[in-house]
Amino acid sequence: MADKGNFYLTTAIAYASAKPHIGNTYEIVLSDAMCRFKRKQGYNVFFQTGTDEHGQKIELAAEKAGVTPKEYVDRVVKEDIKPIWDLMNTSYDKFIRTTDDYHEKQIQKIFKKLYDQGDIYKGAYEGMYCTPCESFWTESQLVDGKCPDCGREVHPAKEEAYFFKMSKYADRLIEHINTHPEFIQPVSRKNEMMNNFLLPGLQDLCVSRTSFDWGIPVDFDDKHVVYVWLDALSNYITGIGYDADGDHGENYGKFWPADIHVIGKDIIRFHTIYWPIFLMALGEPLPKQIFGHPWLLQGGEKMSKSRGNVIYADDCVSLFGVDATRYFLLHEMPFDNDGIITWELVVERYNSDLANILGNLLNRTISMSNKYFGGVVESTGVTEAVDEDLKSVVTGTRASVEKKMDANRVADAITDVFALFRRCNKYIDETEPWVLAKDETRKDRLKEVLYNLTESLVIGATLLKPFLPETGEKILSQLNAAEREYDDLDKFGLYPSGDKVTDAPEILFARLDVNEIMEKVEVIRAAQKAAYEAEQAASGEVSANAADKAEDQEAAIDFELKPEITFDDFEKLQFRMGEIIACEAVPKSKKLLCSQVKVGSKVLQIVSGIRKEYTPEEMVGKKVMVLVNLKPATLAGVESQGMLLCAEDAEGNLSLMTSEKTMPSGAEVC
RNA sequence: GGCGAGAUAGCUCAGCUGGCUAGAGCAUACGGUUCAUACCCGUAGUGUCGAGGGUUCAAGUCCCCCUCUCGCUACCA
Repeated sequence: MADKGNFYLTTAIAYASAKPHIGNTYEIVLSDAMCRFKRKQGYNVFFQTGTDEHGQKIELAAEKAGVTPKEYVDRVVKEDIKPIWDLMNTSYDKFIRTTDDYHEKQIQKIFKKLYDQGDIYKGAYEGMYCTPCESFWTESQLVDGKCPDCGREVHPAKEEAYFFKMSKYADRLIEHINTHPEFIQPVSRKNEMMNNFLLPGLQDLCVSRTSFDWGIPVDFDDKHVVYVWLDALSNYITGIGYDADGDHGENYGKFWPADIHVIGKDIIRFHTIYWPIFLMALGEPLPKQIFGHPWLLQGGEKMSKSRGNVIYADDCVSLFGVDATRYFLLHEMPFDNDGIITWELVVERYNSDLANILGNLLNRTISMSNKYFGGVVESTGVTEAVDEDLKSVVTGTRASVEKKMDANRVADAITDVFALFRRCNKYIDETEPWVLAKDETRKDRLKEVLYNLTESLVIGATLLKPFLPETGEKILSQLNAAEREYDDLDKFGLYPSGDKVTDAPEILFARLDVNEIMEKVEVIRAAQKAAYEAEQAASGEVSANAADKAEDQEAAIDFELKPEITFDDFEKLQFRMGEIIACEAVPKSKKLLCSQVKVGSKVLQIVSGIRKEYTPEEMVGKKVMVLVNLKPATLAGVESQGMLLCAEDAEGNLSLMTSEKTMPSGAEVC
């Protein structure tokens, strides 16, 4: 087999704060199929995955759990992440953790190097910090004096921070993207990056933090820790032996630049803008391709632990097995749109594709060989015209699969493999072996038919292996055949004539009953819900009516005090209870609702950005807390004469403030 | 509001640079078959190819406009 050269693939590193659900698991399985296929083709593959383990969220979660951050991430990696990756039978070569010492050391050196060459500079801030976003902003970045990311208040923070001069490299990056159309995949994402970030002008990026400790310290200024993206993205080079002084490990020379970074579509921006610019600054070549895959969504409703409907890979595996789970993930995910997963859908795919088309095909083929010839498979050369089409489909599958894989269309590739199996089923129908069996003079023809089927299955199983490793192996084993070399997959007739298939064929995938599965699912859901409630109770945060939202607040929200105000200052603010008597959506906006609020005898028109949480119908009748003496402003062309007060969590979810006991409209809030 | 993508059979979608009676999978109905995990194979379908204009000998495929959906982004007192 010809050596086709080196191939380096990375997944995004998983944030080590919780157990990954099935959607997170998709990425590693997708990457695994790609890598296994490349290896089969003859590439020298290096497949890297790992975990991102720093940051304030983990620091807080660890505190809540009463352990150190390192103990916390050690546990998550050991108990929640690696077991899932291994359970899914993924063949990664390297699992990097951002707490690994070589990584931390290199991050410090990288930071220093970029600082020394002037790409990173120290800035000081006296008022532009957004706590929820953990972000500093320059004056020019603020929108109406608020955080451009979340729209919330920024406030004075007398902290210094380091910044990266993004703008210095922007032109080079634009040039690179324009001259390398394959760089950002799918291409629809390219325009979004260009139009929204690159062409309007890149802002400098803050690359250090002083507000928390759980990170890699800046070694020449230890108040600071390196901010997440410089730390996390660099794993792609530190994991293969990059050294900021140029004393690289062997793998670095072999595998960098990476052939592909497989990531979720939500972090495309960081991988196609910041990461390439960091690399330019380091003087290293850019990765060849960034592939932002879509999401796998739970059908209909949002995944929520409190509802017990989060689908985890291990539950899926316990119900269907590893390969069935892999099959579903790989097959059901389109190239450019989000995919949907429901238990019913998984069962349907399982029965129709795995049990019926594939499993039954193998079983009927082996059964016939046993029944008619004691398991011996022989080629007799008694061919007929129908054989030609079978052979051309079977020997042509490698090329079509390769073409799909080259375009990262894994779902289409696996569909092509199944087209081969479908063709085999059709061939059985065309040749009617059971009819041949009744005619003693046609025994040789029957042998040839079964030989053709067996040979087709060997080729099919070999092509299936990168996607479903165990199943491919099982098929080959039942056929008593060796895995076919990649270069031979377009040749027909290599199965040694006279070899014997197993006399005890095993069912690959037993058909499932939807109702039985759904009963088991109910048990899983109940357990998940119970575990969730127990966890909530244990952490003393149980809140019966807020169960749905509570999980989003995994930790209490940290904040910093604003400058002290006097009672006189407070007196200036006039809060009252108001009753919403009418409400409608603001036409020109996606997030705004316009409410008529009765406060005493007055009616104020107030515009609020809470359409995500409340429908106009829900709003009517609510008695809420209103700031009534705010200077009127026009929003999206509609005048707003006050402000409805809400509580807001770290994700920006809002909840209106209401009074604990019923109070009349106009009641003072003081 | 800005930029972009899309609207095709009940469902999920394919249809490249315009060309014969518009396709695949699943689901449905009917038929065939019995080697096999009641499987597999075949046939049938309905589709105003989102609405309306236009270019052309010819448009799902190009142009204009409208409606709706989605993504990114901005605004969100």
